[in-house]
This record gives sequence, structure tokens and C-alpha cells, in this order.
Amino acid sequence: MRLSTKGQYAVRAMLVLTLHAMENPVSLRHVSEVEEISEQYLEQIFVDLRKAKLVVGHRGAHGGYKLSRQPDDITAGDILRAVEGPIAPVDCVRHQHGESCQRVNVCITRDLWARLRDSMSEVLDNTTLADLARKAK
Amino acid sequence: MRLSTKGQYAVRAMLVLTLHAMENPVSLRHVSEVEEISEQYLEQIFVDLRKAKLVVGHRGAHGGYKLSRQPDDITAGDILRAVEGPIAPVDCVRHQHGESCQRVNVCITRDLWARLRDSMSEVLDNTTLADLARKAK
DNA sequence: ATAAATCCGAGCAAAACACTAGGAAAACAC
DNA sequence: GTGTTTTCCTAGTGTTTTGCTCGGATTTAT
Repeated sequence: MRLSTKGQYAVRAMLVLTLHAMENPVSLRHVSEVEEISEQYLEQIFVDLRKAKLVVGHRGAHGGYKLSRQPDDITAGDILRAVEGPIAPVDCVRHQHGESCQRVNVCITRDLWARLRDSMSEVLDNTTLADLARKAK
Repeated sequence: MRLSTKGQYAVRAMLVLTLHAMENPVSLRHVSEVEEISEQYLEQIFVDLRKAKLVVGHRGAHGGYKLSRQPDDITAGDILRAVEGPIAPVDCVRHQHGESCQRVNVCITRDLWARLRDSMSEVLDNTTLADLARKAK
């Protein structure tokens, strides 16, 4: 039940984008220095974030990444889903493709995993970047 | 954020022990057949469950495993912790050894992971084997 | 032009996962 | 007391995931 470093890094990186002026794009080099994360690994992570339309990239000198929406409109859940896929402790309780589990009738524990997923989603979907930024002061 | 099959199997296996007469020990062969899980893999899992004192083993013919406590006194959290270690999305929010994270002061996201851990624990620690057995009718 | 940055596609070592194999020891049935 | 059934114990092993690195192409500000 552990979150990958990719997920952790993604949230931290997005928080850096939030804390820095929303106007100017922030370069990965800068994020890398501030958060002590490999710049090239960050690149990979931002491929996912860009595909999920959470950030927009600006090439060239003084380029970088900007949030594509307001910080109060991006949740930790959005970020984790972008880089890690659906938030679901086991495959049979993903919201999409819900019918992947063949022994659904027999599977009593399924309900437990569903409730676990829901409680995880609740926390992650109700925490926005704005919330996190507020705590950082 | 996925639960290992080991964790899933452990809960399912413990549920089998609960559903069958609490008096007689249940053999892993039987659990294996009912739940379609490799018997040898089950053995490994029950090593952990036994170390955590959730089950007691009885050797010899007509042997097997019994719950060491009442089904309403064993939670899904107990089982998962026995086979998977502490329930914590990231290392820095384990209850024990809480000081493993060096950049605690800087780490704003830590609070998020702590809340995530708590909401997961809440669900898992408030679901007992008796609860699951009730649903199975 | 040059430098700074995003984009893009591979590759790769280490760890974790999901088992398998082979036996020793205990308890019971006869 | 000899088999059979079970737990118990220690390894080993292939596959997948994780957590990166490397090399280059493209775009843009100065």
C-alpha cells in the first residue's frame, strides 16, 4: 500500500509551480534544485502531467511549466491519477472497467476494497493545491 | 497505491477460517481449493499471520489453522499489517519510527499523506472478520 | 547564432512481487 | 510403529514494477 516516489514527486513539483508566481512558467531545473529531484526524472513525470492537461509547457529560454488551471481547481487526486493511474487498492474496484473481476458474486471482500478506495479518494479529491499552498504560507 | 495479492489473499483466507466452524482447524489445502490460491503461497502468508498471532497452527492429520481470537476482535487492518507491514502511503508517516524523514520541516505534503494514512486505517481498522462474515451470510 | 528550455524514445539496474521446490517435524489413524 | 496428513522452515526463481539515466530533436528568447 505504498505510494510511488513518482506520485510523491508529482505533488511536490506541482506545489512548487503553485507557490511560484502563477504568471511565469517554472523550469524543471528550478524544481529539481528546490525539491532535490532528478531533472530527467521530473521530465518523465511532466509528460504525464501534461497529457492529463494539468500543466502547459513553454519551450525555449525562460520557458518552463505553468498550471493549466487555478490551484483551487487541481486536487492531489488529479495529480496522482495523472501519474499513477486510477486510485484503487485492487483492480476489481476501478470505476472504469468495473467488470474486470470474474468472481464478483463470490467476492465478499470487494465491498471492503471499494470502501477503502472511496475513503482514499475522499481525502485526495478534497485537497487542492491551494490548500497545500496555504499551509506552506 | 495498490494492495499486493498477498494482502488480498490473506483477508480472503482469514474469511474462510471465519466462515468455517470456529472449532475445527481448517487446512490450507481446503482454503486453497475454495479460494483458488496456490497452497504453497498460502503457507508463506500463514507464516506471517502466525507470527502476528492472528492464527494458531495445528499439525498432523485433521490439522490446520484456527483464528486465535474471536472474529469480531480481528480487523482487516490487523491482517494487512501482518503480511504487508505498516499501513502508510509513504515512509515518513509511519507511526513507529516517525523521525525517518529528514526534511520534515520542509515537507508540506507530509500532512496530506498523514491524513490519507488515517482515512485508510479508519476503514481497515473498523472492519472486522465478523463484519465480513455477516455480509457473506 | 547561441543558449535555455521543453519534447521524445530508449534502455537499464535494482527492488519488489508472486510464486515454486524440497524437505523436516509433528500429530493422528491404523 | 508405520504410513498419512498436515504444519513448519529455508531457499530459489522468473516476471514485473520502480526509479531512474542517456542521447538527441525541437522550439524560443536574447
